[in-house]
Parts: sequence; structure tokens; C-alpha cells
Amino acid sequence: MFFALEEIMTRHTSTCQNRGVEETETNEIRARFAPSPTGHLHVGVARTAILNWLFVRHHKGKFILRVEDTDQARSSRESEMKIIEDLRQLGTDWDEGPDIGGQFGPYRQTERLDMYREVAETLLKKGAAYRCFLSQEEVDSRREQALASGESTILRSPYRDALEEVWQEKLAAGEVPTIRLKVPDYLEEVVFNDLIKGEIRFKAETIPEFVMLRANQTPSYNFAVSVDDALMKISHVIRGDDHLTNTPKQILVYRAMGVESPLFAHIPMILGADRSKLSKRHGSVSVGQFMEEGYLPQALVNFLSLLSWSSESKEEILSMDRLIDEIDLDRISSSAAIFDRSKLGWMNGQYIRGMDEEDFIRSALPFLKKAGRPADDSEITRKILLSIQSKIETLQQIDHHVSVFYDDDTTPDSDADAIAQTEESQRIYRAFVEEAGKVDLLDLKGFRSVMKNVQKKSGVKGKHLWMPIRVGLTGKTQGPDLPIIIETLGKEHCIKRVRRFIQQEIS
RNA sequence: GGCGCAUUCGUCUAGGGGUUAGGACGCCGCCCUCUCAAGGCGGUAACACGGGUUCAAAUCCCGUAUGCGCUACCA
Repeated sequence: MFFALEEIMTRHTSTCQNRGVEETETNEIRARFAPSPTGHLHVGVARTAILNWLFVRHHKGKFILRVEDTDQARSSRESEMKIIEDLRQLGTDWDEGPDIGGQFGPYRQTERLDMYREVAETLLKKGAAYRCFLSQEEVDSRREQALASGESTILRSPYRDALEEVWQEKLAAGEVPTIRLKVPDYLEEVVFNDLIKGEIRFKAETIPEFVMLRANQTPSYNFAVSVDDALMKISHVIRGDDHLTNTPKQILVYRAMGVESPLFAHIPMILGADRSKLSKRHGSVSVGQFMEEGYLPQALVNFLSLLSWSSESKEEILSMDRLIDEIDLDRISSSAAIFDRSKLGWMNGQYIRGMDEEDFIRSALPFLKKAGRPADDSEITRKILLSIQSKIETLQQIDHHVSVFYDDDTTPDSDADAIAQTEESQRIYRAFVEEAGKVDLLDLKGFRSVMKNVQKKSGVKGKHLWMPIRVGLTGKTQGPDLPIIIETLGKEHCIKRVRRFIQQEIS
């Protein structure tokens, strides 16, 4: 499970030098998703995962899941499990990962610590990195000074070109250095061609000589990422554009290792309604939360993939297969997108309405149960659910729309009450109670004949007859079709509900 | 402060030298209808600003403004 480092690096180096020849062999598309297990799966991060996954499946490559857990304080195994669960829920799968292993494992950074140390050591020997004995405090104060005097805040450590005696002495004295990357003296700029943003250039003096290995011997993010991507033979790095300025640092690590850089694609960020970074302040942000609120995985995936990407067909409701088929880095725009909840709602509604009966019932039942209603899959329950399928945007809204079937004593809306109080309505209600009392069974047929008689007695017809009845039966001016309500309520409940609106006659 | 990225209807976006600047969400109206939805039809609304280049600029170039990101021994 653990390759000799030199061997891996030589292999990489040689493939990159003999490109033409080895091309076919090393041409495999390999992309990765590398979350840090410090919480739930944020939709912005999920979007990155989805894009990577779609891209890989489109190109018939390999998708790698790697856990970046070097931040010991914030990482947890629970979080890792939750993230994996959410990824599965969204429909993504991976070919290599911490849970299933793979050729280039291990896939947790904390299990790769030896590799980072080895690479750091190698880079030290090659002169591509150096030991820095600056303390955290010294680094901070240098930065403050630079800021105050208006100079560049890019740190150039005094130990960068220190003589061997100097650092040997420090080492002997028991001081533990960090290992910093050396930006080569001859380097003028780092240029790369981002697959989405185009050509990006950084002047060498603006690239910090960042810490690769901390004093506690753990790798920093930029270092670990580069080492892992190189060793795992990642061909395409697709990630948020907040990493754009990290890229030159990482490119320098690849060069120091003598490894060819992967291709980069920096996708635009997802923002909240106020154009700031999408966070809890903007409402739900984790995939888990959206699932709990009754959003469908496929709708979320579809919606997320349409943020900054568009199908050439201009269609918007796209199945997983179509997304895989049509995904194209060239069609990803380069500006940030705002997370529009109302459009997500609409799209989720589209998916809900598009479900066949069985699918819908199966997905709806748990939410009915969660709402404390009898979730028994009986014929009547199915009818109730189906009657509101076109009214909801999320499964969670089932409870709200379904209450009319279960609650006899809801307090009427004010506009409903106003309708119930009219003299005409009162006439209708009295006639209804009287007529309904006469029939044995208030099923659909019974209801129709009762209403015919009510119409005759009250002299009211059309919507002036039906709306008061709706209000009398439900306490609301809107809701599911009346027939299904009658059918599920039955005679007793119908009479009971209407009766409570009848005022005592004063005379 | 430095560096980097971005800027087309309120939002997601198409279009990338010649278009009545297209679609979707939202919103408004109409139709359907016992109601609300759904569905159908229609309407509202945009090229940040200033300079160039060009016969012609939303589109190419340069500036400005604004927003965002990075600037840690966080990721």
C-alpha cells in the first residue's frame, strides 16, 4: 500500500519527459474531490463534487475521493461519514477512496503523513526548499511591519539562503524548523492556462515561499494537495476559484518534484442573495438539510449543475444521463452565481410533478409520517397524497397541504370566515346538513345528489354554491379538489365541519 | 495595502464584431376551473462607466468603479 517515494517520482518524471510515447498509457482522465471533514457537505462544495463527477463520467475516467483531514482540531470521522453519505445520496460514486481503497492510497491525508515528510526531505536535498527557523510571532510581526510601511507582505525568510552551519547549529540547539518552498531565483513568472478562466500569470515575486511542512511535521494544505495530486496521478483539478491564487504555489511544488502539473479548471463561486459567500446566514446550506426539507437529490444536482454552466440545448430539466452526456468545461461561465432558492423550489416542484405515482408515494410517505399523520400506504392515503402532488415544491410542504384532510377544527382564514357568514352561505349550510343527513353514505354519488338538492333549496348554483361549501368543509378558500375531500372525510366529518359554521337563528 | 478573478433583465443564463439582445426563475395579466395549484398564452425587465480599435462594439484592447477571493505553521 505504500510505494517507495523515489520510485513514484521517477515514474512520474519519466512519463512526463517521454510524453509522446507514453501518452496513451497515462492519458486516463483522473479527477478528484477532496473535502475536509469538518462539518456537513456544503452545497457549494457539493457542486464542485458534482462537476468533477460529471466530468469524469463523461470522459470515462476515474473519480477519486480524498479526505483532507490534516486540520486535526476540526476534522472528525463522523463528519467524513456524513459527507460520504450525502455524496452517495446525490448519486455520485467514486473509483478510489478511503472507504473502498485503490491503487494510490491511502486516501486520508493523516494516513499519508510519511509521504509528505519524505517529499519535503527530498525537496530539501534538491535545494528546492529550505528550513526556516522563524517563529510564528516573528512571521506575524514582519507582516505587520511590512503592512505599516507599505512594503510587500510577501515574506522572504532570512534563513532562505542560510549557510549549512547556521541551520545545523539551530538544529543542534533543538530548534524545530518549518520547511518552506523556495521560489527559484531565476523564475520570472508562473503562467498556466486555466480551462475556464484562460491564461493566468503570476509574477514570481508575488508568490509566497509558503510553509510546506509545519514544525509539528504535518503538511500545510498547498503542499499536501500538490503531493497527493501528483502521486495520485490526477489529470484535472476542478475546484472553486477561491483556489486560483493557490495554484502558482502548487505548480511550483510540482516543478520541484519534477512532475508535470495537472490541468486546472477553476469554477466560479456560489454566493448568497447578498453576494457574500453562501453561509448559514442565507438559510439552509448543507445537502443534508435540503434532503430533510424535502428536496429531491436529482433536483439539487440538476440545479447545482446549472449554476454557471448551461446546456447547449438551452433546456434546464436534465437527467443525470444528459448531464453526463452534455457537461463541458467550455460552457462553464467565469463569474460567480447567486444561489436562487426560488428557482430551486420551482425545479424541485418540476421533479415532484414528474414522478410517477409509485415514486411519489414512496418519497412522500416518510414526510407524511414525520408530520405525524398516518402513513399507511392505504388507498385513501395514496389518494390524499396524489391530490396534492401538483401543489407542493418540497416534500416537507406535504404536511401543510394535507392538514385539511385530517383536522376537523382548524381555525378558518379571515376571508374564508367572511364567506361563511353571508346569509346565502348560511342557507346553503343548513340545506347541506339537512340533505346530507338523509343519505346513508356520503360518497361521490351521494354527494352529487345532496348538492343537487342543496342547489334547489338554496337557489344558489355555480361557484356561489361551491365556494361556501369548500369553506364549510375546509375552513379555507383554497385546497384540493372537493370530490377527494368528500370521499376521504365521509358523512359524519362533513356534517360536523359544516355545522360549526351555522349560526343560531336569532328569531 | 499587494496579488488575482469577475461584471448581459431582480436572479440563473444564451449570444463573443452587424441580433427587434434569446431562454428560464420570479413578478404581473389572461385562459382553463368550485378554489388553490399545475398547465397554456402574453407582459415586465439587462449589455457597470469612460476611453480607444473598427465602416460597425454588448462582443476586441486599455483604464475607472464596484464585487468577490487569496494574502496563516486553516482548508
